Parts: sequence; structure tokens; C-alpha cells
Amino acid sequence: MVDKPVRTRFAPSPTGSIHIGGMRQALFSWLYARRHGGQFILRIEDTDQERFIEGSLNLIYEAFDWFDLDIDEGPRQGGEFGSYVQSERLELYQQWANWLLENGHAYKAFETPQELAQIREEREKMGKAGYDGRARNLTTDEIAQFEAEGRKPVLRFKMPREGKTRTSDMIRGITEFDNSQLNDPVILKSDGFPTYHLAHVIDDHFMEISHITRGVEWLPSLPLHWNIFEAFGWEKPIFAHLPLIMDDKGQKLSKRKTIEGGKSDVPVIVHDFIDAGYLPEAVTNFITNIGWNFGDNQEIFSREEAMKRFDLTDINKANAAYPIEKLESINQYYIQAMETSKLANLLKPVFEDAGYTVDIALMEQVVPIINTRLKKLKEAPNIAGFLFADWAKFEAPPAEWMIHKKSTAAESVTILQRVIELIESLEDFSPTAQYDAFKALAGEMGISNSVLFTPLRISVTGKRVHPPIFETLEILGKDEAIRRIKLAIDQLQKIVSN
RNA sequence: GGUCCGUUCGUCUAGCGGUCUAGGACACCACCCUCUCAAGGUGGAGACACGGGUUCAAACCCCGUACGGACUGCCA
Repeated sequence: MVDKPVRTRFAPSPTGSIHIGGMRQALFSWLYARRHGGQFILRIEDTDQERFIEGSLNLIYEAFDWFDLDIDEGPRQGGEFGSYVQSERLELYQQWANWLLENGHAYKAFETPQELAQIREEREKMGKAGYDGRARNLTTDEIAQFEAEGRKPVLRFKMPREGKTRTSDMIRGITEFDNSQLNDPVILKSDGFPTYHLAHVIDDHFMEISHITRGVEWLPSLPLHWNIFEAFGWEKPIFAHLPLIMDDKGQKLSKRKTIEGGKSDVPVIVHDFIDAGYLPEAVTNFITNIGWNFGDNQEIFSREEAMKRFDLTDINKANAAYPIEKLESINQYYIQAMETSKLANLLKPVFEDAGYTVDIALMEQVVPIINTRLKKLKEAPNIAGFLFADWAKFEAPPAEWMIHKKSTAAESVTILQRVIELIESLEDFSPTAQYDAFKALAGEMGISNSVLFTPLRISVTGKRVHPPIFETLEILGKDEAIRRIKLAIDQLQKIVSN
């Protein structure tokens, strides 16, 4: 066990983009493999033909690319244990299912779905659950007769009826299950496809997986998998059942359910995060902090730092609510910490999508004045779009906006006239020089800074909320600034003359 | 219903018998800074589910209770 190379896997079903809980499992598995110099494998579990969604493989790879998680073996990178798509391994499953049948660990059953539903209903009245194993005793004649009728059998695994199954898990330790409580599950469906139970045991064995990481929802079926491994006589991998991320109702967060109650913008699948303008490093940091922590009270850390400390045994046992508010602040932190040119390049397409034409040099000027104001990239055009819009089309804002509550329209006009004169006279138009000059002007006029700045900033930006005014003025330049202020004066004049 | 898992501030968590008058982060509140909005700074409020044990000593160990969750499918 000590010498066995670490090989972990992520095994999603192709049902669309990856759910954030699944992505966290993938990340943890990846982290563990990388920490131990092992391999990380991607396997597609498409044994349920009904849930298959076209194009899922692309979405799954896009998700891994976005997070920059490299995959050692998988459908696209291949590997010596392929295929990595279960529907391409049918023969293998059938072969080993047969082996179980021949060795007395499995049996054929012919019940129809309706009959099964009835059995379940009857057993429920008796306080029991599931299939009762009645087909265990079918005679060869009975089997032959069912087959003559054209009924296609399923294969069910013969669970031990007595004693206990003692399982162990890296996170949860030893758990004992009473075998009398367990039923005989279908391992091979009538269409010849295996169920998850059989398929993953065979794959994890032949792909030489050392550690199976999956959600706790699998814990109840662990004894089943345990017994299948034993029936085959194969060495079991180490299991680690990860806690779940819950939704706002305390239920398992699922992509099959949508989050309701005005919170529909809560991202759940990886592509939601991409679309919303979160940064992959922030999302990585965010999900790594759910159920695991870096220690030393440090919450912001890179994936590489996490890798050095990560261990599956340190993962919490308890499920976690989805702390989505925290992502906003982590994302904000990463945006703020990012280099100007890098952020500018990320922001360019965001502005373009919003309909603006972007000059990258201008963007690099804008980035430093908006980077502390962004929680997500998508918010940027709202804040700074006006700088990229066609300046010639600028329209003065409503006059009321430009009048400070302790001031009047007439006074605002006077202020703006003085401001124009000042701007024209300024040789140094840098933000600090402007600030000094405007402050001096306010003093000279005997008014507070805010009384002076309110008409200035709103007349120039056309908005009530905007980036810092001096930097904005510098970007706009003297001429444009003056032009806008004159437009504003015209607006204000209308009120004054009334 | 049955089986299994879990339970520290609103939330994510630290804690692995004494260092706990329980630490950090997000959110919240107040103040400072301030040209709007942010950012930043300072401070505040806020938790060991409950009851029994064990022990000189329990958030940490044991047992019950309560609550929550998962599973109970020819889905994974």
C-alpha cells in the first residue's frame, strides 16, 4: 500500500457541464495525486444511456482547461488502461459479470419494472426495502422458461446475508454494516450495460486506481462495492468519501435542481462561473476552503501552496452549506491583486461583449482606477463603460444630479465656470496636481470640497457612481472635460432661468 | 419506516484532554479615511445542539436524546 503509486480519478457522467461539488472532488483528487507525484485520471461514466447529453465531453474538458488542471489519462489523452469511456468497455464488464455468475456471486433475475415496484411496495409495508432476492432460487428450468418467453434478465450480485461488512474510509474511519440489511443490487442491466456498482469496481481495479474519492452519497453502497471487490478477490483501493455541498434549503446541491427564490444567479455549474466573470484561481481557492483549510488562519493561497499541505485525511466530515458570498470577496481580492496588463487583457473581451470598442492602452489606464471596485469581471463595463463609449455622443446628466444638497443651481453654474478656468490654466494635469488645485479653489470660494466636487464629477462622468474623478479627467483630457462641463452648465442654466 | 453519516459564531472554518475568558475569514454594525462608489484602517456584536458519564481537568473521549443530511432505482 505504501509503495503503490498514487492514482486518483474523477469519473463524471456526461450530463452537461461539471457541477461545482463535482469539481471540488476533482480538485481534491488532483491535489492529492500531484502532492504524491501520482497520476490523475478522467473517466467518463456513460452507462446510463438515458441521461446522456450531447457535447458533455467538450464541456468537461473546457472546465478542466479553465481551472488549468492537467489530466494524465483520459478520453482525449489516452493511456495504457483505456478506453476511458465506459460505453467502450462493455465487453470487459460483461466478461467479469459472467465470471461472477459462473462463480456463484451473481444470478439472473427476470422481474419487470412493474413487478419490482410491487415487490418494493409489499416489502415497505413490512418495514423492509428493496428487492428480496427471490430470483436466487430460480431453477434452471424456470430460467429457461423465462428466456423462452423472451424476457431479458438482469444480473444481480449476491450479497452475503449474514454477518457484517466492515469498511474503512480515510475520512470516516471504520464503519460496520449489517449484511442482513443489504439487498442484491443489479450489476448488469437487461440492455447489457453495467450499473455504476459493477463498472466502477472493474475500472478502478484495472485502471489501478489507488484512492477512490467520491461524495458521501456513496457511503451507503460502500459495503456493496466492498463485497464485489472481495468476490473478485481484488485488492481494494483506499476510499475517501467527501462531504457534500448543500443548497440554501439544506439539500444536496444539484445541477438537476435550480436554485429558486430570487437567487437564480447563484452559480452551480462550472460554466456559470466562467460566464459570470469569476477568475479560475479565485474559484479554486474558494472551493478548496470548503471542507478543507490551509491552516495558519490563511484563507488566500495558491493551488501550488495548497498542494504542499493537502491531505485527504484532513477533510471535514460534515457537509457544508454553499458559502457563495465568500466567493465574491475572494474574487475581488484576486482581481485587485492582479497585474494591470493581465487584468486589462481579461477585461477587453468583457467590454467588447458589452458593445464597446476597446483600445488596450486606454484599458491599461482604466484598470488601476476600477480594480478595487470589481467583484466580478462582468461588472466592469457598468462602472467604466462610459470611458470607452463614443465621447462625441456624450449627453449631460440631469441637472438635479449635479447640485449638491447644500448648494443651488446658480452656485453650481458658478462653480463649474470657475472649474473651467482652472482646468484651462493648469499646466500639470496629473491627478495629484488637480486635487491640490481644486482643493485650493474650494478654499478660495469658501465652500467644502464636496460642494465643489459634486457638480464636477457628475458633469464629467454623467453618472452618480463612477471611478475617481481626477484620474477620469486625466484620461478624458482637458478639452473633453471642458466640453462636458459646458454641456452641464447649459443644463443647469435652464433651471436657473426658470 | 429502515440503514448509514453528521452537528463549533448567520455562513465557511481553527481546535485533535489542560495553551479556550474558543482563534481566523465572509457577511453585519460603528468609527476613521474620503470627490461618488469601492478599497483600506480601527473597533464591535456573534458559536462549542442538549443531557448524562469517564477524568484532577472535556469543544475535544464514551453513552443517550434532539435536529439535519444521504441512501433505500435495470440513475450515478
